[in-house]
Amino acid sequence: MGVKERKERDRQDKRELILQAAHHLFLEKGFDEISIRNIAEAIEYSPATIYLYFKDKDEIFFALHTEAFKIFNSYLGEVARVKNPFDRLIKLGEKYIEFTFANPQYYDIMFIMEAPMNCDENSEDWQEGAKAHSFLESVVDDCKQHGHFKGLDTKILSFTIWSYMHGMCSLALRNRMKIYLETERESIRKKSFKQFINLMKSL
Amino acid sequence: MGVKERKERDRQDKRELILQAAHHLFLEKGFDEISIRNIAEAIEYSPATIYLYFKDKDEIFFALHTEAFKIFNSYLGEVARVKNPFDRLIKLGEKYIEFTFANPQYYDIMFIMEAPMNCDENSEDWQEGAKAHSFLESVVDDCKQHGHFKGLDTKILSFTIWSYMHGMCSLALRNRMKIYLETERESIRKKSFKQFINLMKSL
DNA sequence: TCTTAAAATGAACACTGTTCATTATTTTTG
DNA sequence: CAAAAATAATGAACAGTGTTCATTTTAAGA
Repeated sequence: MGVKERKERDRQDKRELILQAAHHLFLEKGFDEISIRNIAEAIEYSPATIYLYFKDKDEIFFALHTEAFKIFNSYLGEVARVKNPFDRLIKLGEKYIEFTFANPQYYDIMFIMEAPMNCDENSEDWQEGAKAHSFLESVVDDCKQHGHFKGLDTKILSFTIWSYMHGMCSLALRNRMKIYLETERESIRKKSFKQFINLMKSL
Repeated sequence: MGVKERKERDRQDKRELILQAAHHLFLEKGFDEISIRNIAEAIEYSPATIYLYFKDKDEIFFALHTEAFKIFNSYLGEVARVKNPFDRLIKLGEKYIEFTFANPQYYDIMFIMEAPMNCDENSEDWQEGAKAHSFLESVVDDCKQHGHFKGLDTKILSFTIWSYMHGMCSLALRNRMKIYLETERESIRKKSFKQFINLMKSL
């Protein structure tokens, strides 16, 4: 009676196929090319078929969003190897920035877009996102254990740091640094980041 | 020969009419209701007519974006009245937050959406946005003159502050605080803000 | 082989932004 | 005032979008 199980496997495989097609389109041609019809064409199925495997487009975006987090987390491997906690925090920040500007599209689905968040939150695929976040908290906690951030709550400070990082990155990504001359934009970002690190160091 | 001038006035009036309709739809029904056809219907003109007054939809969004900044700037009046520079900075932050959560849609066009930024940057209507930003810089500068922020560059620190504020607000608006329990989300934000203020105070 | 259950689809619905040839209106000129 | 030129407005179309559903195709079990 392995039929039922095979069917379930086939179902998951097709889900994966759709997702891979979406991912490919996304990487090669960017966001606007991810339409249900485009995905359907890529896997040589009819558009309606997609709806047998995904509730709607947002659910596909949500799936892509967890893919993006996997890639993000792969950036963190290098960070984990840094021995000194505070240096590790700095490295984490640097890698965050590196990831952002190397994969602006991914950053978008992860932290800016509305679409993937319209999904049922019971979805267990929050794992990857949660992993990234708890990594930050653990680094901050390690810093505390090494005498930094006296009297500051780990959770709150982690959120504060994340907020700054996200703010800086998303303002740049979404072109809100137009108020500055084009030539100075990058330098402002970099100086601000250094300033923020020094600020953290003094705590 | 006042004909040419009247024509120009009529043109501006119609632009205004379109914008007002867009603004109304936006406020009453939200973002999704702003389609060219919806705007056209509201002012009882054909959709094609809109294109005689605006290059494309992004240009309408850009115009709405400056409207939003005007409202934002009206929030700053209260801030300017605070005598002590550092208290003024705090008030600015508080008003920023207040504005954000009272007008999430406006915040969106101002700082998150891509659409309005796809416009020719020669547009002189950057005024309102620039005003808000230079206000922040002036407050930071006043703080410096009162002994705060020793050795820190006004421009860079202003960007750092803005980054934090934007990060915190946009993570909340775009539902990225889902990793926290719903009951604690607001308190995390508030505590983080207080923490950030204390951080600034210690500089 | 026949029936039943599952999977895939074509066609449609109600939209979207945008363009352009055609029509209606207004202004200028003879 | 009437004809010509200039300006304004439009209907219709193009090429798309997400999504649904009755119908058909395919696969499984009796």
